Amino acid sequence: MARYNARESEKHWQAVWAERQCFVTSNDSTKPKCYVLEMFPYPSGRIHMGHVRNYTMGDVLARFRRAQGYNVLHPMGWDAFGLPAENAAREKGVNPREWTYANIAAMREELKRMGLAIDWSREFATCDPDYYKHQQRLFIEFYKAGLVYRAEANVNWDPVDGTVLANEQVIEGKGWRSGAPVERRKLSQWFFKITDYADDLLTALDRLERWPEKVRLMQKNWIGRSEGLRFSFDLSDGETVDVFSTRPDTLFGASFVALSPDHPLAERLANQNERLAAFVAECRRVGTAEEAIETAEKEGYDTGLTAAHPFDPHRKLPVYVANFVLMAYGTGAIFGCPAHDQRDLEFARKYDLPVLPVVVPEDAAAANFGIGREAYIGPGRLANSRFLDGMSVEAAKAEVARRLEAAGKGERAVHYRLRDWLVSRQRPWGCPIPMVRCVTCGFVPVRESDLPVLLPDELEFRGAGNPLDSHSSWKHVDCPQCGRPAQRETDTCDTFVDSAWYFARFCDTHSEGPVSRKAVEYWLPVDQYIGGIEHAILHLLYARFFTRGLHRLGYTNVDEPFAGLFTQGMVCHETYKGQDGQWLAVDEVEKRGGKAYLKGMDVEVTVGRSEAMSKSKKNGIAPEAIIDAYGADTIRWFMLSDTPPERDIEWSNEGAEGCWRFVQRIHRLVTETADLPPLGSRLDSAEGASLELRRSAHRAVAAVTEDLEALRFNRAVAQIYTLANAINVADKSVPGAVLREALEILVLLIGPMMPHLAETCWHSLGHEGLVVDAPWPKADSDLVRSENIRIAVQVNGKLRGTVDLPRGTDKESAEAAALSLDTVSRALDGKPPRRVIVVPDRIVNVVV
RNA sequence: GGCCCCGUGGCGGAACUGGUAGACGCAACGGACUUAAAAUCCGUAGCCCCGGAAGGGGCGUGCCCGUUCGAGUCGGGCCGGGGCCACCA
Repeated sequence: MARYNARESEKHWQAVWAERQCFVTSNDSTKPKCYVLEMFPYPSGRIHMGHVRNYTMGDVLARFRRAQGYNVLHPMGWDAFGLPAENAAREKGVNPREWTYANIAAMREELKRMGLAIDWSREFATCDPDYYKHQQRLFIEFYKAGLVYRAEANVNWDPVDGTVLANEQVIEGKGWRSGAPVERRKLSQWFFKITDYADDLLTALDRLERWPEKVRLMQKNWIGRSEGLRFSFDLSDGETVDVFSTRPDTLFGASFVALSPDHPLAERLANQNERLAAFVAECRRVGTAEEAIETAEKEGYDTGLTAAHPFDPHRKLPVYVANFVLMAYGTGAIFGCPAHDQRDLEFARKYDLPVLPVVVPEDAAAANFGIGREAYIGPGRLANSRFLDGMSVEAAKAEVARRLEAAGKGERAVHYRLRDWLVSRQRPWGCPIPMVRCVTCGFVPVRESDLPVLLPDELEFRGAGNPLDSHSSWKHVDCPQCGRPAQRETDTCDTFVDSAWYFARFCDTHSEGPVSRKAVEYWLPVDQYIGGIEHAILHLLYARFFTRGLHRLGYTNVDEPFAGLFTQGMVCHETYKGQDGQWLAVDEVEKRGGKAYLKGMDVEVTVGRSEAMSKSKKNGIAPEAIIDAYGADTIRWFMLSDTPPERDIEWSNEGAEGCWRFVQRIHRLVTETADLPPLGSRLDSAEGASLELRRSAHRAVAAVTEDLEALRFNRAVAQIYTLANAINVADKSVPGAVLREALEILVLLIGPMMPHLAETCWHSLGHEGLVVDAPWPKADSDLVRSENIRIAVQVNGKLRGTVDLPRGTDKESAEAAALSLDTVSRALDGKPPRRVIVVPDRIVNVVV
């Protein structure tokens, strides 16, 4: 019999599925719905192993749900705006649009070769005018609803990518794409008012039960809620300054007030004081880079002003401008209580300010409780604090708040770390922000009838700056309000805006409006979203915000876009470095006798640790090459095998070979089994080997179903191997009908994972229809539960043997059976058992 | 610095709410088939000790302690690895 020809088979079945439109999904169905979505790719031009893993998992789930009788939506699109297209344009002189669409065409073919059960009729790219015109409309609607505003702010400027970035896109002080240290610039930019939903985005996390705990925690920390008191100090110059504190209980321990260098008062003072101006400039220069923060010493500049203590106006606190106070958090000003805050302590030690403990641990006497190098932040009783003395921290917080509120000097407040989402990008390959700047009218939205604001066909990438800005005609338009000459906004949207609502567009890609209310009511939320953990905050937070915005505008009835989230691990491989310290590609290296050498040479190569496949480390394996060699089913099976899906997986050629052998083995098992009875033959009551085979098959159905429901693909794979091992074609005692049942179950179970092989085998078993149309098999519960159970017998907790007993054997009989074992009596050594623990159907433990 | 996660054979990993640790796969080894190789099939395999063998015994889930008839699983303390955030008042 011929070996399985994956290339031909896969091509054939892909054509059959396409021709019969198997995966085109209707929005009108009586079946229960299931929306399965994987994070859509950036069209770089090539799929990589990460895509293969991600899309395989989603595809298995989509096919599995489909077989279970769901109406499944499983679409695909392209996150197509972004800098790589601009870089290609600059380097190769191509048009970014043409480059992008060519990449999409190439990647679509590669994805199709994977045999994904995708409804390609819903495909779109975010750079399609038909998509971004809706986004422009949404931008204007968000603007009118008060969810978009323009403001001047200190923003993160990425000097390499030549654009500003949102807070979420600055990782360790560096731009998320370029890795360049970001600079601070004061610019006027567009913001989405995500902070409107700070509280809701936080509290709703608790209800996202099918999200990984880790992601919820990361979002929680990012939103960063803190409760405290905002109150004001009267200054010696007659002004006041607002501060925020989560520890108002420590107010009597205050020894200074500190302003952020960016605080308006600090800036005003700096205007009249050169040395202060120099200090402020120095603080800004050092910036927020990680190393800078770690090593930066607390520095301050004494403004000469003093602040009156709110409860003791005679007590005057010096007012500093300090480098460690952030304008972006709270009010940009603090009171310093060195005894109970480490930063304040360091600052106080440096400038020789008083350190007065006001919270004393329960077990220490107030008189001899001192502060050394460590601030005390634990619980205790208030001391040195007049009317607060003796109170707990919590009671003192409440009392301070009560008194300051009563005096009209302050109020309880909640602050968030989360900042509004800065979406302006000074880049040409993005969705144009549909606003016009008019000298008389200010910023005015583009009229709806003038949408979309299309990008110009040609863009000049010479020189610095945004080509949309330097374009000869593009930005010149008349003001939509007064008709006088005006200028377009030349900034485009952050590409994370594009991906913040694409899942809603998939529900109905022909909708006249941005999204169809009816379609999203049917499909949203996404039942299972799958993607990388790297979007734990960025994309997933933006999408949650955007969905709330859509809800406010009446487009949806849900707040949460993704009911279930799964974050898959990365695909890793060893790294190699040559003697010059440069990275070497995997195909430049060969292994001989446990060592790595340059291919065909005697030059040894350094083997580095296994890391996520990446271009820069050259440790990637091209999926194309693997599909060429073994076919899509093999690479899919590899991605599902062995490693739990949330963990990083190590690519290995041996593993891939093993998968390929299994593909062949299944094919042999099915096609080389002669004289099976016809379809639908009756199964007579089985016993012996054939009963065991029936049991194995039905147990596999039960186990694989359970594992796929829980996305435990690696366990499902192991169950399938176990079933394949149990099928012994040569055993003539097993009737053909039993063998047929086992083989059919095997084929149906591999269906979602190795769909092409399954179709070939299904056909070979005599079926006219397709596996994709066959219902998921049902396990016979009588066959899943066995009559006899092997029970462990222990003496003093140590295993001494096993007994096979009928299910449900009573304690007495189980005990008797256990005690009759030779190994048990030997272990007892003539001593009578003191106690016998019997857990029915589980274990017998004899205690002496 | 704060918060969180993870330590099981040579490797990836399995073990339901405490109940036979190592399923399944990879790699390895022995054998069969073959002129040979590939492919395939059968078999072995946590570690150590006793025995010619059949077999028997001990130790084992990072380390220590505890709870329990019984701990990979629960609690406490260490050690090691990883992640996220990071001067957040």
